[in-house]
Amino acid sequence: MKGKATSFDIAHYAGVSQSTVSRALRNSPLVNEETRRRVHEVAKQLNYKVDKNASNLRTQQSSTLALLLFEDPTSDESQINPFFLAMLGSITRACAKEGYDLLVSFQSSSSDWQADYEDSHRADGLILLGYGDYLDYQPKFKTLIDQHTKFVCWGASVDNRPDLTVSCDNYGGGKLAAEHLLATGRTDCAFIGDASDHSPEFFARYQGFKDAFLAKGIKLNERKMANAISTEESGYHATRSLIANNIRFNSLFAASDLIAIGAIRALKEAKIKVPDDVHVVGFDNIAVASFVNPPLTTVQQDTTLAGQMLVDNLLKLIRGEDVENTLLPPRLIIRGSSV
Amino acid sequence: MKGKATSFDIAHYAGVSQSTVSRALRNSPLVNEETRRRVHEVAKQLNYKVDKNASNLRTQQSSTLALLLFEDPTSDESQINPFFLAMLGSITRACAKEGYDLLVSFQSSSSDWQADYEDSHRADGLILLGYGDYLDYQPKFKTLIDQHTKFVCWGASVDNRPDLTVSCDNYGGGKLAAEHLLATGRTDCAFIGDASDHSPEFFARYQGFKDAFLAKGIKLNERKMANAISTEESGYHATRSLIANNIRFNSLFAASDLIAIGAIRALKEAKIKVPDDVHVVGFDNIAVASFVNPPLTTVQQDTTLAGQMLVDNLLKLIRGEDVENTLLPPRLIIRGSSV
DNA sequence: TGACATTATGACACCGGTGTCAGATTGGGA
DNA sequence: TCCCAATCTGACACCGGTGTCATAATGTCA
Repeated sequence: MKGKATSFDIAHYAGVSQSTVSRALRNSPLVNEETRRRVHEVAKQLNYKVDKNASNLRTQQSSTLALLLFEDPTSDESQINPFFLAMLGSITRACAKEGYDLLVSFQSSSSDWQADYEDSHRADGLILLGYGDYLDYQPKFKTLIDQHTKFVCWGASVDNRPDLTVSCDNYGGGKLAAEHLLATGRTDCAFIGDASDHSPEFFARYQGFKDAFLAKGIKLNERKMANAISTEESGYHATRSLIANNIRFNSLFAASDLIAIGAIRALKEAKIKVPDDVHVVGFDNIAVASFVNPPLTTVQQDTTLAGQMLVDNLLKLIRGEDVENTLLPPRLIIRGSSV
Repeated sequence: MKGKATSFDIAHYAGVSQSTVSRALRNSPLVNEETRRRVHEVAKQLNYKVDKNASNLRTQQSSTLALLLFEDPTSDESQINPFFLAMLGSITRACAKEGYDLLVSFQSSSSDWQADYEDSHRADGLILLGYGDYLDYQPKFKTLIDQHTKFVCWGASVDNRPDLTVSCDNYGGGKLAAEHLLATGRTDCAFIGDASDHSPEFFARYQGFKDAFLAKGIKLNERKMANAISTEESGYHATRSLIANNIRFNSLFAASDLIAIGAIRALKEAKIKVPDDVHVVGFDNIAVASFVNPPLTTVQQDTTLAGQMLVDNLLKLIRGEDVENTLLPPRLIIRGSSV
């Protein structure tokens, strides 16, 4: 036998027609139990596998989803945000569970999307994964929707955004962080992140945080805020600049764990003790969080559930079922950085 | 226009035959410059994308590679080894650079491989990625080779292994670690990992390490070794058991960074200071390594280059070119854990 | 002007499955 | 014995491209 076996080969050896082979292999009720067994038998012997290209071409679907990862444009090539990697893991698993394959692709710039996965019938739908700043992509979204492309996004569901999203309750998560710091009596709090609406997720976290303080009659000091994107470096520099400006605080809320880790480095460098002098709370609960010194208190996003929901919602969308934006509950993980 | 445009639609609007459209879009020199432009024009207007399924079916190739990630069976579902995630990132990028798509799949058990990606024409080749213990898979490898499946493996190239591998020079890396510890005068060394040949990569690291000590006339004490798989937990417990058995040492080489991080936790817990009392060296240089306290001295594997080489070699294999096993040079990164 | 090479195009089979339809076979009831 | 439904199977068109072959149109040179 040279080359790969086709359904005609099976048909030949099983003594039936090719049509019957096709039906038998997909366990159609139309085919006799006995023939079905024989066909399966032969198929196994010849190590036959259905040619997905032929099958997809005929059925016009691919049993494949595509994951587009939008990287923080400023982040280092080699360092991918661990939070997304965790998401990738859970998405992969969720896909496998549903019998779908997953195509992965990194999108480095907003200009050259490879979103033609769906157009070219490579994938039945898209999952878009990126931190915050989706705004640049709005026009692209319009195009996707105009073309009836099926896709779901991870991240804050901004008002008027026409797409389907799955996200963590960032606002509620910010509140959790605030309430924890309030409970430990550390009310003089700094915030490192991005409180502009440029980064909707960070913004929501900040809002929830701020509101929880307000509910206790405490107004956050605007001067005790510094902008950072989600990298260790950025968190380090932002915190350093606060310290350099002689700004004092006894607690710090970082919009992401990476930022928090950078902040802790800056604090240590300035001989400010964590948690004795400053309590630190992060967001995400990436794997590293429990290894840093001191272990980082953080707001966990359930990546396993998130991946599952992204896939589930996308599949519903593909099947034409009703789907709504999904908000996942965050959970506070208390560790050594806030005693 | 209902549904997606096909090449026949383009043909209709451009006033040429479908054959010509196909040629024009692939920039065949056979088609007149003027017609080529017109066809491209119409295609763009109709937002036409070649149907990959049809194209792949006809050409019998997919411009797609599949990445099979073999997880440490004992490791936690949600925590994927960060080293592999880094590899995944670089492999994805390397694929994109070569114009290939990447299918990602996690293999949880040795029994139910989804290696039929190639059989089913979903992928032109496979990349297998896993820590060490490939031995269980040997029979599967035979099958793959018998079927002429194109694949490359990451990891130690064991003798008599018939497959193509790309790996780090683990032996050389172990030597680097040893020489560093010798240079700092810490010759009473413990090893945490797996020095059996069950885990070929760890084994090679240990061999290199041991030989470097032997070269200085120092024989490692077998009692100062503990087995561990590549997780923080495992490293922690292995180290704890050494300490509990009252085994003393002034330096420690861990077969991976995760193990090293767990080891440091165990040491700290026993009030043993790193690096004052014990110097610690890890292996991999995962992203976390620089964040832990103290920052971890480690042997770096160049994941960017590794990903590129895996993809390059696989593509060569697919094109039928000559390829040889590739060994990548490791690099010592000195940080605070060994002063 | 005729012979022939060059260039550009269309017709058509083909990749390997899936879905539809028609036909063969069997069994049961009248 | 005849009719009809139920069950099973095969023939065939089709999905949307790609590659081959034939042919038309144009140009070149003797």
